[in-house]
Amino acid sequence: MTFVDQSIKILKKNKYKITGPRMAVLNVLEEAKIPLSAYDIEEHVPEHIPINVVTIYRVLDVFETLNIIHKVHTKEGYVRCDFELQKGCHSFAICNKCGRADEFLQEKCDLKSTLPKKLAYKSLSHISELSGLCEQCA
Amino acid sequence: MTFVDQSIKILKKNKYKITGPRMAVLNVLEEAKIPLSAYDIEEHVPEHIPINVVTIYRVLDVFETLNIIHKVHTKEGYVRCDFELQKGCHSFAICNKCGRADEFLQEKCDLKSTLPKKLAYKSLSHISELSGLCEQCA
DNA sequence: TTATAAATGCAATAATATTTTATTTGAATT
DNA sequence: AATTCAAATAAAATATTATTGCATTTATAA
Ligand SMILES: [Mn+2]
Ligand SMILES: [Mn+2]
Ligand SMILES: [Zn+2]
Ligand SMILES: [Zn+2]
Repeated sequence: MTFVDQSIKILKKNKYKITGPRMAVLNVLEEAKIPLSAYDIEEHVPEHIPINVVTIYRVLDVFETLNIIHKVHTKEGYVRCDFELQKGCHSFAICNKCGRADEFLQEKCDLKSTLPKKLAYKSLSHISELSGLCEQCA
Repeated sequence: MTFVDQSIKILKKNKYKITGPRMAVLNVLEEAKIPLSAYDIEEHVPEHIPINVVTIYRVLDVFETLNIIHKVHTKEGYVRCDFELQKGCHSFAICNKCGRADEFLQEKCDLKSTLPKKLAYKSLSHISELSGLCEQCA
């Protein structure tokens, strides 16, 4: 099942409408090789589909909430989620040279289990992003 | 040894000059309870010490390189480092309500050791930030 | 004290993100 | 097929964060 089809399924399940802007953003992110900003996405949407950047931000918000996409904070950009399951912690390895962001799962993640208790923090979410050089760029 | 004194020592050891703007930023961050943006810092500097925000960005760059401060990506703000040693991984727990960012050390951190190898990534640095509610706000 | 690399100031601009209000539309219901 | 309305979008303004290039100043060492 493609990323777009999977995303449509999740949107419907959660009572979100399938709209032009949402489809446009999904199609752009399906193909993207590196994290894209809202403005990058605006540029990648076909010209015959006009789309407002504020709308893109709102679409991205919904997609993030549904874990269809993730924000890569190190790059201020957005990427599709490469994993269907919500098991484990979705983390990123980012190449400083070519810009790619590879998602990987952390099965046992300190941040989710032991650490919040030690810190007396009620954990809601967290981000783990590693920067370095990918195999091709190393 | 205070944060400011420690920072001066590190600056000198690395052949950076001790300047007005650098001292001003150090003094602001020494007192700050939550992550501050460059513009926040500008506002906190005493009025009789004029300081350009571009300079603040440049000062912050140097401080980050020297690990005197860290950027909290979840908040787009900067905080002083609370640990002297560069041992372990410096991570943050951030309160969504009051905004405080508590630094903690991860002694054995998956991101630094095993995972980059599995991913064929040459790891240079990484960020770990947990969001939630602190003890007071929970 | 003087020389000089380092640091800063200034002006312009870029990049990312949010708020508010008015209007449009997807899709469920009739 | 038409109706209905919450949900979604557009538009305009504004806010926030960050960078670049070039002229000038300054902290420190010699
Ligand atoms: Mn994911
Ligand atoms: Mn630290
Ligand atoms: Zn690469
Ligand atoms: Zn709190």
